[in-house]
Amino acid sequence: MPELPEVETVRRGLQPVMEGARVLKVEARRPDLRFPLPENFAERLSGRRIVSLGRRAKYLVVSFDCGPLLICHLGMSGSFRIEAAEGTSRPGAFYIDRSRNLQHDHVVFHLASPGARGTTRVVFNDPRRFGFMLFADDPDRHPMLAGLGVEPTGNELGGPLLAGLFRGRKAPLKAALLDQRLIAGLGNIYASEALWRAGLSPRRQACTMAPAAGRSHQRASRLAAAIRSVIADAIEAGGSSLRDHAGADGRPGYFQHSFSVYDREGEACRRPGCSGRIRRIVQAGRSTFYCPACQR
DNA sequence: CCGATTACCTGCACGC
DNA sequence: TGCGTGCAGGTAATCG
Repeated sequence: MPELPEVETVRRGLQPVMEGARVLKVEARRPDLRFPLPENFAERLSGRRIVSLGRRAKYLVVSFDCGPLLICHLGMSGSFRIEAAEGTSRPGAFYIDRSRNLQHDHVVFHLASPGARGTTRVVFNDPRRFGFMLFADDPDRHPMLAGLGVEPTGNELGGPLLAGLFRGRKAPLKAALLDQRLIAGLGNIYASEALWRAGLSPRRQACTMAPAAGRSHQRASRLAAAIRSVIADAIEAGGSSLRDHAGADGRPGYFQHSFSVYDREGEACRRPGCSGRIRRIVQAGRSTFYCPACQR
């Protein structure tokens, strides 16, 4: 579920109840997620005021009026939902139904949110427990964040930069796109989608994005543009909803309806004029979907 | 350093 | 209905 667009959708949904809120209490209902929660996790958060809710790659970054930042990762199955204070009209559940299964509610933040009477609860639910939370004084120097590559949002990622990142890389393009040290935030779905948009085979070596001597960065530019556009479109649509992902208003994201290749094995390629069928292969242990006819 | 594989954990879809 | 199998959007550790 959560690649960069889904994490950004979650961030936007949580922002109105979290920014400016006072942390009244935190419940850690188990001592560990993927990693042990930090020492005295709940106590260290209580009483602090949340200043901002940001995002870096697939990480949520919570900053406070004092003390270290809180870094949250949703893993594969993590979700947040908001339980509104009585008598207020807060956004509904972030993730529908399944995260209502209280069994996997691992961390509960009790907040005094701006403009809300009573307590607003922000609940982290994660059945597979691949998610994690940690503290960082300086995120740029934290080992988990320091090595992250360029954000695919904004205008930074262009052809020359991408070609430089992929120079000398013999790994297949798909694997290179998943490497968070190069480009940070792409996951298995959007890597396949971006390659389809660019008309490039996931099996091609990443270093072939470099232009021949004296030539333009046409190929790399096309891939960079495809990455930026697929991420932007997915954020715009409120993320995808392969399982039960939902946006800030509690309704599912709709980008799944726009998948061109992901989870479409055997179906017709959607590129106008292409008569190929979508194929599924396994690269680095993970599914890749592509059209062998129009992706070279 | 690079690239590939495995582990982590639960839930679900599928075939028998 | 139940059981075994494989697969799932994540990262990190390990091994050539």
